Order: sequence, then structure tokens, then C-alpha cells
Amino acid sequence: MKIDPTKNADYSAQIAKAIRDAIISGQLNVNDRLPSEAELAEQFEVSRPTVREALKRLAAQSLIRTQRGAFGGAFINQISYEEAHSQQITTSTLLLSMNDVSFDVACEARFALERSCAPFAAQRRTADQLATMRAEIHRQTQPGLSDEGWCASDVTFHRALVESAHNVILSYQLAGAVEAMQPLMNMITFTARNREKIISLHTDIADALEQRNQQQIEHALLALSDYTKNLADNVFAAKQKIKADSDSQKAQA
Amino acid sequence: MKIDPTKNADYSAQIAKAIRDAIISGQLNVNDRLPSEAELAEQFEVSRPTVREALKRLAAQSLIRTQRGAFGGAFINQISYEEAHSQQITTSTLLLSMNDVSFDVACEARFALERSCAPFAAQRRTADQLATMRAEIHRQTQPGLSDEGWCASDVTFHRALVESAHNVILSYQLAGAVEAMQPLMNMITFTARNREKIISLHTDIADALEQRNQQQIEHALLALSDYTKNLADNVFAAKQKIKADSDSQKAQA
DNA sequence: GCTTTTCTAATGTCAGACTTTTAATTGTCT
DNA sequence: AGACAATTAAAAGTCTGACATTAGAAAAGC
Repeated sequence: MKIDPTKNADYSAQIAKAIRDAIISGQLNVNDRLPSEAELAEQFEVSRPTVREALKRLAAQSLIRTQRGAFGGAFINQISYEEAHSQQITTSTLLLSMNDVSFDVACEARFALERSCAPFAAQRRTADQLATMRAEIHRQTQPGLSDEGWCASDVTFHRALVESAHNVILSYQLAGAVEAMQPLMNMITFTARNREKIISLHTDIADALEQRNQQQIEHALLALSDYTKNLADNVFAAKQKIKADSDSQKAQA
Repeated sequence: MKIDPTKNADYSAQIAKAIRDAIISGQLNVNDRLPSEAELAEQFEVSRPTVREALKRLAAQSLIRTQRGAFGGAFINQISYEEAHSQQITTSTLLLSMNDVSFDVACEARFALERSCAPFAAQRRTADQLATMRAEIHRQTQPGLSDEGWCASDVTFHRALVESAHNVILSYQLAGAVEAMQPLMNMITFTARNREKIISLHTDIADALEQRNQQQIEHALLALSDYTKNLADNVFAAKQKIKADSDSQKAQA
């Protein structure tokens, strides 16, 4: 792990990579303590600030945590589902906002992923999760609900559906889809959407889940996906029309 | 963005968070240049090493890239699918290796996620992707294939299936499932697995894809999932037996 | 035996200097 | 004028050495 030749990369990046590889390969185990910064500096033959930069890189990925004081230091962190979750959401959000992804592609992926929960949700859903979904549907019927409130409720509804599959890995993998993509889709379609229509589709999903009918859950999700895609098409068509109108006005002037 | 009160967190973490939030909220756009380290140090009223630690945190998440020299600096990075992909795989790998996840849960999630590709794969698969899968199946029949080679081929096969859905978001989301979980599962089951059986299941998948039959793809995936679960059960049962035998030996001695 | 104090090793932070890289500018030659 | 070479300056990368802060461990006191 003392590899540190004269590559064309920063020392701090190289050192971070060396330690990261040692963690991934299992040479370093959870809760192991790394040598102190001074010792690492000596080992890698660099200064302490350089080592610190490397450690901060690892800390940013939650690979280590640091503790001050005597007998403190840097310890290998056990990545929790929660941390992995939030990392996933951040990455997904940035990926979507920075690479203009076609709405159809995102929408399709999002509902396809949610569909993968259907068989297990049908088997294992609890009364609790169903109640959460019903409660959110009820919240969505309130006329005073703001757009932000609607979006939050929508996310909670879908999260409950995912959770009802009772599979932590599935929940983790779907975090990006539900919590990053759903708000994005709401932002695009909020002008055109018909709350009643969506509430009716949500009710279909909840009903199907109550009856533990996998096919029906999948069917309802597909309907929701189709409706969302249509919404987006209308929004884009409306934008086109506005653009066309202003263009023709310019041509006349 | 100059918020930096006397919280109980490190300055470098606070500064990283402030900049990260500015990126996520869209105040800073792709390819924007951050102020130089010296300027940031002045703005945040900290020293340059502290700013550097903050920037390294952001660099670790691929949120910024840095460039040396005149007119260099830190620039907001456009996260590519490739980077998001590899981040996803790293996180998934660590999550699985650090939190002893039950095999059944992981296996179930993995195949459920792959199933979400089925409808689109059936519609859109190209001859190219089918050829890749056939080629990998052929490679898997070679008697001299090592376990590592088998595993790599297995991953390539499943990746081709995912890619055949022609949805970049789906591919990204499934990266963790296929490329992190598949090798893990191979590691556990490699002692017990019957290559011929898996090859036959792979052939079923390829056949179904060739015929563009969604149901059949999903059915074949389910069969593969069930077989893998069975394998794992056998492995664990065998381990139990060995343990029980050695225990009874100890008891006799 | 329990509490309080002191010690100490570690991270966190700072200031200032030096090195290296790199693009823009300027200068020179054909 | 255009192509090539030398200069320059801005910025990241690195180092040294110091001080501040923290928190666990050991010692002292009751």
C-alpha cells in the first residue's frame, strides 16, 4: 500500500486511491484505524497537508470518519444504507440536471424500476404501508395543497410502495429513481397535470396493493407512466406553439 | 454562499457543503469557474489549506475538476454517465461487502431490477446485443474457462441484456445491480454451481430476447433467480453441515 | 471506589514560502 | 503577415513549522 511512483496525478489523489483500494479489497476492515496523519505522511513520503487532502477525499465518500483527540484518528467507516441512499440521490439528481435527458427516457426508466417492486409489494405489503399511501392520497385531495406539498406527498406515496416490497437493496437502488426523478418530473409537468386524474391512478395502485394483485399494480403503474408521458408531450407541444407564435409575430414585424 | 457560522463541523466540510449546495441548486452551472483558492480563502475567511481540503472533497465526488496554470482553477464538472456509473458501482460494492446482506434479499433485488428491462429489451434489442450474448454463452461453454473468466463473461452477458433496453437511465441505475452484485453472487455460489444449467438458462434468455417475447424473458430471469437462490441455500447448508460435524468431533474429544 | 484533574496524542487550522504547470502575451525571424 | 520561440503571470500543488482544540487515558484526590 506504499505505492506512490512519479505518476502524472496529484499525490493526494494517488494516496486516496491507494487507501480506497485497500478498503475495497478488504485489506482494511470496518472500524480499523488508519495510521495517524503524521505517520501516513512519513510512509508516503509527503507532507501532512497532502495526506490530509487525501483523507478528505475519502471522507467525502464516507469511506472514513475522523475523530479528534488522543487515540483519535481516521477509521474505516461502515457505509450505512442511509448514507448510500443519499449519495445515490445526489448523484442521480446531478446526472439528470446536468445531462439533458429526454423526458420519455427518464419517465420510462423510473416506472420500469418501480415495477420491479410489484411482485414483492403484492406479497409483503403491510397495513401500515397501505395506510401511508391512503393518507397521502387523501392529502392530495386537499384543495389548498401547494405544488411543493403535492410533490412531497407524491414522493412519500411512491416511497411507501417501494418500502412495501420489504427489500433493503431494492429500496436503496430505487432511491435515485423515486427521490431524484419524481420531483424533476413534477417540476416539468406541474402546469399541465390534472390532480384528480393522478389521484385516481394512485387509488388504483393502492387498491391493487390492498388486493395483493401484482398484475394490477403493474398495470396501474404503466397507466401512470403513460399519463405522465402524455403530460410532458402536451407541455412540450405548448412550448412549441408559443415559440411558433412568437416567431410568426417576428416575421410579420 | 458565504454562510460559515461557528457550527460544530469542520470548516472544510462546511465550505464543501456550501459549494455543493450552490451546484445542486443551480446557482453554479456546468463549466463555471470557481474563484481561485486564495480568493475563496478570503471570502470564507479561512486559510488556503482549508479551502483546498474542501475542494478535494468536491473533487472526490467528481463535482469539480481542477486545472493548473494561468487561467486554471476549479471548474464545475459535468457528471458523465460513466462517472456516475462507476460511483454507483463502488458504493454498491462497499454497501454489500460491509453490511452482511442476506443472499436471498440481494438476489431477489438483483433479478427484480433486471426484469424491469424486459419490456424494452424485447422491443428494442439489436442484432448486435443478441450476438454479444450468444458469444458470451459460447465462451461459457469452453471447458478451460477460469472462474474469473466465467464471472466476467456473466457480467458482460447481463450488461448486454440491460443495454438492449436502450435506456441510458436504466443502464445507469442497473450498473450497481449487475456489476457489483453479480460478481458477489458468483463468489458465493462458484463451488456449487452447475455451469451447464446456467448456460441453459442463459440460452433461454437469449432465445426469448431473439423472439422479442417479454413474458418469456421475465420467466427465464425468474428461473435464473430461483436457481441462484437454491445454489446459495445448498452452499450454506453444506457450511452448516461442516460446522456441525466439527462440533460433534470436538464433543467426542 | 468514585470523581476530578492533568496529560498527551491526535486532528483542525493557520501563515508563508516555494515549485510546477499552463495559457496568454510579447518578441523575433522567415 | 504569419509562424515559431521566449517571457510572463496566475493558479494549483506542495512543503515547513507552528499553534489551537479535542477527547481519551492515566494519575491524583476525596
